Amino acid sequence: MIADKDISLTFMKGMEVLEAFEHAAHPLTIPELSRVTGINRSVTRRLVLTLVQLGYLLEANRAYTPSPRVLRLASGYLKERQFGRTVQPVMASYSKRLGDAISLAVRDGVDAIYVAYSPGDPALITSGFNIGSRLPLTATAIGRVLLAFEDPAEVDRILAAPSAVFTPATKTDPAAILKDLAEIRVRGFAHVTGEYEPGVASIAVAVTGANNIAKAALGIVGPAARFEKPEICAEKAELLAECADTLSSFV
Amino acid sequence: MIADKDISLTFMKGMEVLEAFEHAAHPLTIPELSRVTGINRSVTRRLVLTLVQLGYLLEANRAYTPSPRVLRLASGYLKERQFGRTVQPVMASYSKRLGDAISLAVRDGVDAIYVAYSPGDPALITSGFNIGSRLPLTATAIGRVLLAFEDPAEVDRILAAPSAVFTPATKTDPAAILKDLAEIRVRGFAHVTGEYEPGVASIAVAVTGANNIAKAALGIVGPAARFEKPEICAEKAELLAECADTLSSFV
DNA sequence: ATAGATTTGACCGATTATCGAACATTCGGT
DNA sequence: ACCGAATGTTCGATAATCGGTCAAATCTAT
Repeated sequence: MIADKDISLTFMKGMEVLEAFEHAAHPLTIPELSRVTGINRSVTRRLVLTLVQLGYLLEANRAYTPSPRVLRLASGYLKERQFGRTVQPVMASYSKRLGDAISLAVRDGVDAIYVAYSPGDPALITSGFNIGSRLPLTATAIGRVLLAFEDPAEVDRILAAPSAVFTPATKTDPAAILKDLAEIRVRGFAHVTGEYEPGVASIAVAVTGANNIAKAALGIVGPAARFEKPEICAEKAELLAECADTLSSFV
Repeated sequence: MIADKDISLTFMKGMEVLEAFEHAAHPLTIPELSRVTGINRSVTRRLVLTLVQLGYLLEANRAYTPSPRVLRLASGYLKERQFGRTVQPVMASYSKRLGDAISLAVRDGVDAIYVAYSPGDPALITSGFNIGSRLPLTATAIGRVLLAFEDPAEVDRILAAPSAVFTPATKTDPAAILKDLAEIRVRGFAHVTGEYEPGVASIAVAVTGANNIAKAALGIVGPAARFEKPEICAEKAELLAECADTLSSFV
């Protein structure tokens, strides 16, 4: 446990300010940031100016936007795991064979977070997710797979929290989800239809490590019609599993 | 100008600690971080524990690694610019037509920083660069293009700093580089061979915005032999330029 | 296995950076 | 041009931070 004494409050607030840009669709002003974060206006200003000075934020007309420098912070994670050199090529090869765009995600608290993406056929519409984008663990195939191969106690804790509802099809009953997780473990892949976005289906498999715990999940997304036939799903899942197997030594 | 009074020193130090992981190839201990950043050990410990508490760092055996949560910080930038929805599909389509992996980079101080990547033929070796990776502006085609379409005063400032030497072919004389920049403006694309890595060549074009200033650069990289024939280069550059033109309305 | 040297972890009083209320300024509407 | 509201900036009190110091753990050589 980390004691209160060992936490730097100023730094924490600063990170809160930087995090506020995660969901911002437009440049934010200091008063806006102050309201969003709940931090005093003067303090917010101080922190924002610090971020500008460091080059993480750009000022335009009293509003602030993240600069490309924020990507540096991500590169430490991506580089250590050797994503560019090892993971991307493998994913590219399989996305070509599948004809679908493949996404790689890991668990970050109660969310799945995208860590790599390999586009498939350029003619197909892309999902619009970026590296760093977050998805709910409960309502997507990628998330379900991460849950299915997670420590059961941890799963219970996650499912205990009230889950969001995105579409009429969204499963919310913990018992129903647990049943699905058991099925996923048997079948080897998750197949979720329309629980996050109506008409959109996804298939995912786990990239497992030691103890059969999911280190990551590999998934494809598309219009529900594409993944209707069970034999198509099984076939795609098998290729995904092969890809996951190759990745398991890296991720 | 930002006054000293408006800078939060604690926050600045905290970011320095987080930045230290950018080039780390392995988990870092608190004393290591303290040495790298030059920040007092006790203070470093405080800041590291804060980052652990916030979920940005993971502890294993007294050493710390960035967690996937750091990607969240990047997603604000990527999402605002709509990379997932608009930029990736365009790049994917052109990388398929070119048969080369395309990279998109923007300027961040004296570096070019990768913001998007679209793999080409999976059989080809990939460069190993990630989103957030940095390259020197002076020794790569992508960097030269960014310089060629940058404010001249800014270019002078950048070239005034002593530039690093990477290979025997690396150009360091500002005059020689300025001459190349002028050529790039006339020709419309940059072609740099072996100045960053021996035997590796790159071609790049600018994604220009208002005032003919580069907003970004689009480039391909490969073994020098691949880009020897001028007509091949011109052909590839033309396709890249077409891609850049499509992107110019987004980026 | 032991002792010494070195590295790493933790504490706590002095100091100084931070906080936020109060004041100044700018903006927008009439 | 005036007024009210929203935003930007200042500055002294205060509480959080800093870093010297000591304790614990780890490593090295015999």
